[in-house]
Amino acid sequence: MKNEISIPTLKRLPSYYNIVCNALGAGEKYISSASIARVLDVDDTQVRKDIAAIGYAGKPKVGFDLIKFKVHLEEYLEFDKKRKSILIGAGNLGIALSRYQGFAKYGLSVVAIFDNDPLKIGLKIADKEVLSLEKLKETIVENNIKIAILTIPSNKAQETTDMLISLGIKAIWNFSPIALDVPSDVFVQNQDLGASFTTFVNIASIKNII
Amino acid sequence: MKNEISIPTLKRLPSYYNIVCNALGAGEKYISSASIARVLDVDDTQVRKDIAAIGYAGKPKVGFDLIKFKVHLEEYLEFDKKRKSILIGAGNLGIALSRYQGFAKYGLSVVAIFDNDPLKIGLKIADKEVLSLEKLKETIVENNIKIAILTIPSNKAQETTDMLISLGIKAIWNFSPIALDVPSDVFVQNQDLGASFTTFVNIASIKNII
DNA sequence: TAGATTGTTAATCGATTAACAATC
DNA sequence: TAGATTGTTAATCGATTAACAATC
Repeated sequence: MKNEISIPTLKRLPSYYNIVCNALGAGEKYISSASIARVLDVDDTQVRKDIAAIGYAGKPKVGFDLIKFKVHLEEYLEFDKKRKSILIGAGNLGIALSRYQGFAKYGLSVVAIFDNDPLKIGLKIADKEVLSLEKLKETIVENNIKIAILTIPSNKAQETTDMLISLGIKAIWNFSPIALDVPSDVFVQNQDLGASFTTFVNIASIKNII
Repeated sequence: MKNEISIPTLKRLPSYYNIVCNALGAGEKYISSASIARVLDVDDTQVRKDIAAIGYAGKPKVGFDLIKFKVHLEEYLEFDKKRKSILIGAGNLGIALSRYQGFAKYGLSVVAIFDNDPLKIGLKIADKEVLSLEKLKETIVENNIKIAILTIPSNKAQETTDMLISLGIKAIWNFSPIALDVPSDVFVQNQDLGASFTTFVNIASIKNII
């Protein structure tokens, strides 16, 4: 069934999860689609459709049971499934992502950090040693890694990507501001923060806010 | 005219900009909508429509003049406009964002970093001293700041937001995984990286890739 | 029960894609 | 000129929203 969900719906699910966690933390038992919609500034019909799309049901007149809904979201999004990954590029952003504890609850587990700067190799970041790129192959193969997080400069991104793919990587979370050329059986999600900032200020500008 | 552009189009513009910069770096003079489309895996009609939407025109049979297109994008996206901002939360992510040089070309200028942890106050990050939140008011007022970057824990996010808004902040780039409650004349763009990771692995999973 | 809220079908809206004329 | 590529109208597609019946 999961392969029939729409991407826009999928992207809203983590927000629902955060709202559910907050409401539970505030001691509530049920939540209505209207109150979720109000927080996210979307239509309440859409909230109900999204929830229906992941196979969860509420109670007319009552709303959605927060505990059960939370568990359903965790199962649907597979938070309990360990997503072993490697991170390439021990720069400021790479270090920040490696250290961020908050990712663990979503299943993200960074098993190793790589860099080709001799000054960085050997450093300890979040209990993990920064490894030379020469260790890529054995790490990927031994741990059967399919996911890579790319936080390296643009000019190295494509060649590094080619290497990762040749070693079996199938999904790349790309923080470099460049479009990577990959075969159709590899998925890339771009996370260009400079682009996000540009969009941010321009939307604010369109709304005549800044 | 800018207020008539669609958000999906606006979000694609930074990608066009990156592609144009790369092509220029490779010594090319012109680029076709079809080649841009191929790189981004979108429809070439859409690329032409997007470019038309920002008021730029190509030459039939030739394509788009890279230098002129680059300048047009920079002007449209107002990269030359300094976007003075403050950053709240000198954690790993806040420090990484403060240090990242790449933002400058998009106009982002972090004029001050704030934290309420006495151990962090006084630290130097990217030539800027970490200030106590008590200095917020004078910094915002003196520099006429409208933009804030929020990299603090969720449990402090709403109260900090309320304070920022009371001091005149109008646009918030929110890295905390929480929906902020703000008045209608304030714009929030959420950048929850945990949510992004969840979406990333679930799309990869839908595509039967991992 | 009455009323509030869910669940779902139908209508709308807008983004994407197809078709093709315009043009250098 | 011929052909390639842009520019633009029309068609399609799918997401969002409206309306309302179902239900606890």
